[in-house]
Amino acid sequence: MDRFVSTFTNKIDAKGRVSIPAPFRAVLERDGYTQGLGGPPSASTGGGGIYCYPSLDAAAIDGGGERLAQKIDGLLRGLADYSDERDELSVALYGDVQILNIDGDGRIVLPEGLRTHAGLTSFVTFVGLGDKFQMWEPGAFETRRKSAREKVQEHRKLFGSDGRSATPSGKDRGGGT
Amino acid sequence: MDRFVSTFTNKIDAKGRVSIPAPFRAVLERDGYTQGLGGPPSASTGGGGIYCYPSLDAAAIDGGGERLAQKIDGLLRGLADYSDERDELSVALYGDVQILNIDGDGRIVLPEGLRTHAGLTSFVTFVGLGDKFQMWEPGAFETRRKSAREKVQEHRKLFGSDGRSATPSGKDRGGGT
DNA sequence: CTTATACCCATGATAATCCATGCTATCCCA
DNA sequence: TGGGATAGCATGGATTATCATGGGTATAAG
Repeated sequence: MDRFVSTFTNKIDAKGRVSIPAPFRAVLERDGYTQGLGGPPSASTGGGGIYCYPSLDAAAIDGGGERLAQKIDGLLRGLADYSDERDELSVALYGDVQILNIDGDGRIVLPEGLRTHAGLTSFVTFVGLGDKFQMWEPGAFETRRKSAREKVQEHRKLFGSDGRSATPSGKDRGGGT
Repeated sequence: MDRFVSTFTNKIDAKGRVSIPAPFRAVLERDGYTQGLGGPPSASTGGGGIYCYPSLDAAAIDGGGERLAQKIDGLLRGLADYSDERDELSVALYGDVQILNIDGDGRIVLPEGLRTHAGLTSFVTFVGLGDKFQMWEPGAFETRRKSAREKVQEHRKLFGSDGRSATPSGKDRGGGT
């Protein structure tokens, strides 16, 4: 397993620290993360921290490891032709990127700027999105999750891969922790 | 035999554990599952657990192995990287997924969120659906099964009855509800 | 000198691992 | 063919390891 999956909600302590969910840390380590975590000091791959930046379209923080960084690079390369847009994106992405390192106990400290962008106060919900993960204010995320589920219902017909339609039910509760 | 078939009902113990029907476990192992179960540690395919998420249109839990995970990947492939749309769909597809690992005795622990979505209390009915399987509250599944049978009856009338029995061949252990 | 940041250790809660038991269906041998 | 042995499976309980969280201390920065 090498992708970020599932959701977890952790607490921000008095010093602004938050534990990164252990499964996410495992993914980051496979992605080349070495600093902190008591791991071997062979920081050969240059995995020197996790990349975080304010989400462009949502009140959340995007985070990820080396793979995420390379994807951003690739995305900007693809926009080489439209240099205006590229510059803007560069600023929007790189300009606000923060490299956070994980301490020996698997925690990070969220800088003020990121925290206000996501409206974080005392709890953070980590949401796995495959290549990256997002950090949400728990209440805001619950709203987002609901709309996401509705979106999927719509697209489900288009995807059409899961042809089974079982008993409709009014129940709808998330599976996150 | 490499698909999930038949139905089984098992008990949830005081700690929220439930045995996965042995035939399903066999399917999962062929699907690349390696963790737990004392299986060979050759986690080459990355089979790190079974993937579970709240069923989109039913009060049930969907579950499966690597094949199911790749199916989810397939849904997202084709959507532009870092588009808002992709993020939103990812929330529902990845964010709601829970990776449960099977212990040495073939059991999983159902997290609170999933359990409430399916209305599970003390028993779970495992229903094979080919590529994946579903986990139902036994009573709810019985209702659904009945309606499915009626549908089949109608179809048989339309098609003109042939000799084949269309009723699901299910075993049922333990008392329902 | 003061403040903020990184590092270290302690602790309670939770989840994973291990061991034991009873049941059922199967196989083997008389 | 029948009866006893046997292996597989679901279940219960106990023990051990992981993880999230809190606080203290050293180190660096301003």
